[in-house]
Amino acid sequence: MTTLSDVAKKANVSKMTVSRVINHPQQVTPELRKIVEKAMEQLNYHPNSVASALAHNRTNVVKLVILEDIDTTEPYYMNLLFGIAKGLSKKHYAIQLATGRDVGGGDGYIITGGRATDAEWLDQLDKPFVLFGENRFGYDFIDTDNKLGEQLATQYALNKNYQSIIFIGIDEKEPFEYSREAGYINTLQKHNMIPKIFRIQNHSSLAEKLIISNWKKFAPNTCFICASDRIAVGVVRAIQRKNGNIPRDFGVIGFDGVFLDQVSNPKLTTVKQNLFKLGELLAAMILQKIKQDGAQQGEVLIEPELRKNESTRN
Amino acid sequence: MTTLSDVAKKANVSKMTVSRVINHPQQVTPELRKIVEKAMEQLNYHPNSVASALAHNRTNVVKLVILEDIDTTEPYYMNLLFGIAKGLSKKHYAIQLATGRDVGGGDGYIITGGRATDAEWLDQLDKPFVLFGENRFGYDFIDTDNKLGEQLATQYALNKNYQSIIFIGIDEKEPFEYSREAGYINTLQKHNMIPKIFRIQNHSSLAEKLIISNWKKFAPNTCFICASDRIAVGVVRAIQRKNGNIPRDFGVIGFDGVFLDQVSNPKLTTVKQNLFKLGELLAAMILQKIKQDGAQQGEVLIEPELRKNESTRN
DNA sequence: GTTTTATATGTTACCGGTATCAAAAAAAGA
DNA sequence: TCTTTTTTTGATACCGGTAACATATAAAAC
Repeated sequence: MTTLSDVAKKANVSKMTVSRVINHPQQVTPELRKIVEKAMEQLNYHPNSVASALAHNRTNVVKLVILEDIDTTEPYYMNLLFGIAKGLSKKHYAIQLATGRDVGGGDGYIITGGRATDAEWLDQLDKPFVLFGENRFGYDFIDTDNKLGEQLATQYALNKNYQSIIFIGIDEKEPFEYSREAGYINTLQKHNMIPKIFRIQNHSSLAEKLIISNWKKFAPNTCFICASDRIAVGVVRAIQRKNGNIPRDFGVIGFDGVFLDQVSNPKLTTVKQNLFKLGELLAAMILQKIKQDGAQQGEVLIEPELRKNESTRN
Repeated sequence: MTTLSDVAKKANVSKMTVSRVINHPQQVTPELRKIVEKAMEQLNYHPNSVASALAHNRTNVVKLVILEDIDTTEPYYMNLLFGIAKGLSKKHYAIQLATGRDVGGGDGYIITGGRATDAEWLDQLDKPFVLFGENRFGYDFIDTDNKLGEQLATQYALNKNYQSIIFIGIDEKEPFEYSREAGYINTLQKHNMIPKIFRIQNHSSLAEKLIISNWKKFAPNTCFICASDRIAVGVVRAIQRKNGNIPRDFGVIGFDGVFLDQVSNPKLTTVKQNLFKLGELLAAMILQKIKQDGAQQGEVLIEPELRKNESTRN
């Protein structure tokens, strides 16, 4: 491996000048810079990030802390993780995973699955962190625009002329759920329709049961806006068991667009979160925050995309 | 942060002695060792792995290289990844992900989704690597015991008195598939039954089509041994559409036991891979190989578990 | 009891960068 | 032209460990 010193020798300058060309180019005269850059090029120099990390008292590691139960959310995280990984490795950072609250090590944290009850734990963390997922405590976060997502879904159901539009939510008192419901409610009210919301835990079998046991309440020409693809899959199964026609008499729209929507039959119309991009942004945000010694980064909402498929008309 | 020097000072020894207590304890007399250990304890000393990495010309990073298309395998990897992450962080290693063949950086690679055609690429890698997944080229690997898995599945179907036992495989000429088929074939032949194998790409909708278009060939009292849960899900849907009774007249057994088996209805009987454990072992193996400067590590097969559920009798 | 050998600990230099300050060169002001 | 100020570059020490060699001490051999 070629080192700073090798480059310095080749360019007839000191190590510091080379280091400056890399990290503070404006502090070096253009002529010297050229020479040094050529030397780097010729020697195919790549900085040793470990040495740099040591000098900066860093680890070059970001911890991904997953607070919620992983079994219930598995496929969801892959794309997020890939995005994070990509974003981090651009800056020569690597990931460590933590599933519990026992963190330590690493230069900062990306935290997912945080609930309102985690606030006090978050407050006592001594490293910078950013959250994946809305929160109302002022912590920096990035999330899908949940409200917009369900607005798109609800509006689409209206456009497709479903008469009755029902929301099947996740039974959790968390911002993401409130936002999704708000998107649904707002859109209906804009059309002077009355919202109708059911809430269950996020399992397909519970959704299936719910729909079946309330089947008589659902006349044909109904569209179900579901707060997750899991729920949507359950709803689809229930409708099929009751011999309802999808998408003619019943529409189903999911939320997430991760894996399940494709495995389902009919394939789900769903609000697709761009989790890869979210991951990249999370990585960028935590790196920025580390560099800026913990400075506030704010909140970012990413537009989801309504992915039209076989579980709605047309 | 307390450093080696702090501990050394407190214990009235040199840095090297402290370093030895940590890395080569047998080179230090028990009395001194005690003193140093007490000092470390009192100062709550934790070695700085970055400094160590620099001294060893290491990065303390292992790359996870995923060669296959991630979209088709998503949920599958989460547990593997968690296992790997856990195994690595025990030794203060972190992960970087790579999805293509353009690797570089890191002390070694864990490679998944490798196919026979990747052999030449693997041969030109200049860092130690281990594979997740059987191969016949002599590369170190860890995998589920695929053959045993389908032996268990087939035997279970026999025990449940299904008369006809059919294998729906994945249409790939790869060792994992051959092993799964071998497990099925062996078990049937032991009972003087004739194997019957279909092969398709690993998609639920293709499985569904396959079963439906061959429906008349399948008399009641048939069990389908599927090479993946994806396929199993498609088979289940097909049977349901044909109004076949699961599990009374038709049994379905999947393979993987990751996520899909639980989301399905009925929940799938499946051969569950212990991917978390596989991941931990992969981590341990690559770390060992790095430490031993690339020495051969051999092959490891992990016993899967037949998870009995609603898609088979009883 | 002296020499040889083995064992235990310390000294030094180095891994590959970076911050800090000092020195030199260039630009500005008198 | 000679200071004074500003900009550019270099020398040094340090980040926190470790390997290799040197030295001191204890055990073994003669």
